[in-house]
Amino acid sequence: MEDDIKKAQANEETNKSEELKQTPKNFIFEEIEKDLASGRYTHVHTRFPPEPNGYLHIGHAKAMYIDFGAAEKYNGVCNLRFDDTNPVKEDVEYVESIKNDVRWLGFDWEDRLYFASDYFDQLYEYAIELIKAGKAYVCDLSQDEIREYRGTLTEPGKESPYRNRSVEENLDLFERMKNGEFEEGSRVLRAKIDMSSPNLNMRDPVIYRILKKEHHRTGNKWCIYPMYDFQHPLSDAIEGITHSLCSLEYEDHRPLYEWFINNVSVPHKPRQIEFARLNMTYTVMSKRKLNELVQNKYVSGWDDPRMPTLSGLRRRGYTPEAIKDFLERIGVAKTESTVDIALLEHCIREDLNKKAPRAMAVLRPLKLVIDNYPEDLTEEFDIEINPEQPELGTRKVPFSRVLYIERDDFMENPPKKYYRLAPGREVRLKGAYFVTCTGFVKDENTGEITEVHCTYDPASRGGNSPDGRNVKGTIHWVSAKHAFEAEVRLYDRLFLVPNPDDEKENGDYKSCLNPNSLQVLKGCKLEPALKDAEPGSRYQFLRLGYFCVDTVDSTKDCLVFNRIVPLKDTWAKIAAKETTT
RNA sequence: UGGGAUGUAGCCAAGCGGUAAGGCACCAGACUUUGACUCUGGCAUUUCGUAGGUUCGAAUCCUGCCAUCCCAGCCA
Repeated sequence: MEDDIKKAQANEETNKSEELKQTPKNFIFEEIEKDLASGRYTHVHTRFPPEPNGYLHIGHAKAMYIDFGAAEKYNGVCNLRFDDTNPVKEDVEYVESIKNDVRWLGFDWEDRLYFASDYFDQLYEYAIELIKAGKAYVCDLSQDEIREYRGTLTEPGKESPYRNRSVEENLDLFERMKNGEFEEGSRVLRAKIDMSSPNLNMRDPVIYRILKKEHHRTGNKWCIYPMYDFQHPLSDAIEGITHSLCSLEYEDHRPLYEWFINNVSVPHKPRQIEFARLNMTYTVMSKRKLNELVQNKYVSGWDDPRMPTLSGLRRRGYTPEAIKDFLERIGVAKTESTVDIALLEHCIREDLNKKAPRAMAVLRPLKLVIDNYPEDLTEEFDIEINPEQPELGTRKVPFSRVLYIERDDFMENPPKKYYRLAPGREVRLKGAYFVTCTGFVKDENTGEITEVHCTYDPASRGGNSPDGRNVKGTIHWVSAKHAFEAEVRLYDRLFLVPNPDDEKENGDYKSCLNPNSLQVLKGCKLEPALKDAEPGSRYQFLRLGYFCVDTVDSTKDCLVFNRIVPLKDTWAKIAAKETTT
């Protein structure tokens, strides 16, 4: 017996390690393995380096998945480091939201929370080292002049007249820059590399600028701040990062990254590897555009459930598990790609199908009266909480003479293949009875159907008929006198076109916004069991989709549900086909 | 007319000289007390951007061409 358990455990462990080996390989993991095999590195240490100047989106989640994932796969660790070298854009507010989002996704930086600003003293020393080596100089050219001197894509740049200042003068000037003796923009420190390099990044890049701004962490201690290209490789070196993983646009910066690593006496030499960032259909991912949507109130905020931000997806009801599954599936490569948002939707459906308790909710209510059902009778039916998890058992759902059903579930003149309720048709009320439509009431003025009448078959109690006859349609319902009302927000894709970023094809991305990306439904009728739903909890509303109690606007008295994603709808496809053909 | 990178199905993506994995989407069917889920089958063999070359053999190696993306912030 004990042996069996041990065997099973051993099996489980070998399965786990095999699983680990089998986790999808990508080119980054291959490079890491080569580095480990060659002895270039003996371990793996990565970092996730957001700038605290905005909210994280699902593209950042991909980066985290790669950074933290690589560390985990090779038994290493991953730091969370804020790249906070530009005080004019950054703020503590973002630091907190970012930490929260990283944690929510389940990534753990343990005690390794760092800030590039922690290294300002060391970085300053490194700059002095470069000056002393004759590899950096203070340049008095104006911003415009620097641009002119840089040359163009096809013409080499020319050297700054200040390029050959003496080490002593540079040291003096740089110190005085630090001491605040000069105006913002009047001087910069530049690396002395190669003004004729075909790579613009190597044409004496600026590495320090004067910014007389208070920094959210260092206050007014500094009035010069290092540039990304200088700070990043050196911060990586200071932290002992082995693999500095970043997106493709930094590919051109790699020679510069390596130049700093090789020209400064760093304690360690990290390696930069680039991968393609994530794009998705029917949304935008740039911070600038996302920010514009928020500022101009196209959405309610960074956490609007239509936003691709992590806070938006969280509020919408997405689970970290679904997001990680999505990231696992999209892979890691260097080809610029735009992933179909249908894949993300598939992932959340798959996750929630297993987890979400079922409930009945009628979004657009239509009264259904069972004429042969006793006036005052109330029955309670036991209906499964989740057929995917039978062990969870059932819930009680009250039933009475007057019900609400979905308006879509009745048609006066049904088309072919419609097998819901219609005059003379019989359907099953989920978990209750078979009912046959005997008539309906229509408002002559508006043409609106206000009420449907039917009779029920008492023998079909629970939804089975003893004579073995079957019905094709099963519809959901709620008991009118037991139901309670709630608000339901139907979210759809934010944009009408798959590629709102494509200006050539679609013009300004804002012109592609989907005017129906949010539909607010009030007076929806929900089964009583939902009354106690907690904010953030998720349900499958039978035949409709997955819904999540809103964490911001929902109150005990007026529950608000967000639609996370609708169920797949074969009928909608058939119906659409019928009308177009 | 500079440099860096990338082209495998509608969308991702394996493939690493031995004869095109997988997922999503889509189509057809089975099952179904959710038109969901699940299951079965289909979906690149004048084919791997394209034209040549090397090889017994090429998506994989070589050469040319084409297309797309990134780079001229004192942003990251």
